Amino acid sequence: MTPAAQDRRGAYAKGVAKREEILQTALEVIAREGYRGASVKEIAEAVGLSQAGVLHYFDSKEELFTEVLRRRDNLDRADFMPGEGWPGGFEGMRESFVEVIRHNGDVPGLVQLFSRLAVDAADATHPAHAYFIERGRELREGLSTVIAEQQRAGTITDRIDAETLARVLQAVADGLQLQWALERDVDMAATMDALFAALLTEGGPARDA
Amino acid sequence: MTPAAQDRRGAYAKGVAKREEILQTALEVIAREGYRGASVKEIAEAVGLSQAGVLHYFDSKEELFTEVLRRRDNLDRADFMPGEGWPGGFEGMRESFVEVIRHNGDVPGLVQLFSRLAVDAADATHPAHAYFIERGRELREGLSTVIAEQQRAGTITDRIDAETLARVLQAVADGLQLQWALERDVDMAATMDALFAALLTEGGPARDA
DNA sequence: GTCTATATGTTGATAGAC
DNA sequence: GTCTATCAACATATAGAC
Repeated sequence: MTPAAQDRRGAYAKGVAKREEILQTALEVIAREGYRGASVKEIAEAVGLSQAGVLHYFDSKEELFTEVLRRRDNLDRADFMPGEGWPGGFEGMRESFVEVIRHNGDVPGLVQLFSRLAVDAADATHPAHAYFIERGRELREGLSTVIAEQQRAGTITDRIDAETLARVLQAVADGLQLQWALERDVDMAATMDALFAALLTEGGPARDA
Repeated sequence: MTPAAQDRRGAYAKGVAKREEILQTALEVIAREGYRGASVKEIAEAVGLSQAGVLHYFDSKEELFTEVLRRRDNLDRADFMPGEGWPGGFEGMRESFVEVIRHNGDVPGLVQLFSRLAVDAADATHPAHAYFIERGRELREGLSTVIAEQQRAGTITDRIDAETLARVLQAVADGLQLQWALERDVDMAATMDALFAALLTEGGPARDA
């Protein structure tokens, strides 16, 4: 009985496991050595393979790293954003969003990888190009839906478009990662939370404690 | 008579001019080919030198690119932020800040270079590391001074610390560049201006028209 | 002093043996 | 599926011409 072809390659049990092991090890190497030190050779040695052995599972280094990010990003979003949108209205979104950012502070390798790929993916030929566009649109759509809802309810300021504010929130999250990568004493979660607090209306029904 | 040693190398007229020419050409190549296609060889050919000829003026490719950014960044800041801080209080700062961002929309190569170096400079050994730290601190200091001033005057919201808000504004500027590099239809200046508008107090003395 | 030409070591990518 | 061998592109260093 052939296993389900869940991917072009590595559909067999051993291949899948090895592929997973490579992705996990790559992330650890990035966290330890930084993105620059994370060559395919370095990752291959850490996982106990030759350079060509690793590239058997992935078309290129860029594709490998794109896959590392995609997996972890999907896992995070599943953990912190169950279902289609955010539960609990504005406060639910605020808490989830801040929690994801707080969690990022525990995985420097992933943050560095995200920032680096976010830059490289501007090139239309980069394997992560479509992924970043799609991811951004989904994120902003989810955010602006909740924002527009709360603006109608009067809980948060309506002095800015919901779509524009959603774009701003995404920019803050990404920009804070750059600052944090440069100087680790930046408190990304607290900064984001303070911005959320400032966006609440003074006399809104769901006034913050 | 020996010319003033304004730099370790290139203190002679011809050397200074060549150095300047390389920096200018490098920027043009980046704008045309993108950061990835901008090898030293490519730049060398564009400027009419050999690869080693270019590297005579700069210790490394990273140092060359760092220098390109530093020069242009300094020029921009001189153009849009005369003197020590921003003139014209909050509205002056708002206009200058938005104007710089609008101007960035005209130099995609520089934006790409900035984003790329901002990521790479997280590594403490990168030649731009200290520069980015210093630049961020100066920017946030200038911003938070004006913000605190206007908060006391009651023109903008005091529901967030001046220092925190300054950090947020920097993050928005950097984050918007990532979004814009990915999808050029993003209006960075308009988005930033909308955020500034949302930060104004409803009944403040310097109410927006 | 400034440049050309050349050599070295590293990287990512690919072909083919087992 | 994993390996060895090989390739081209790259950054870097240096020898020597002018």
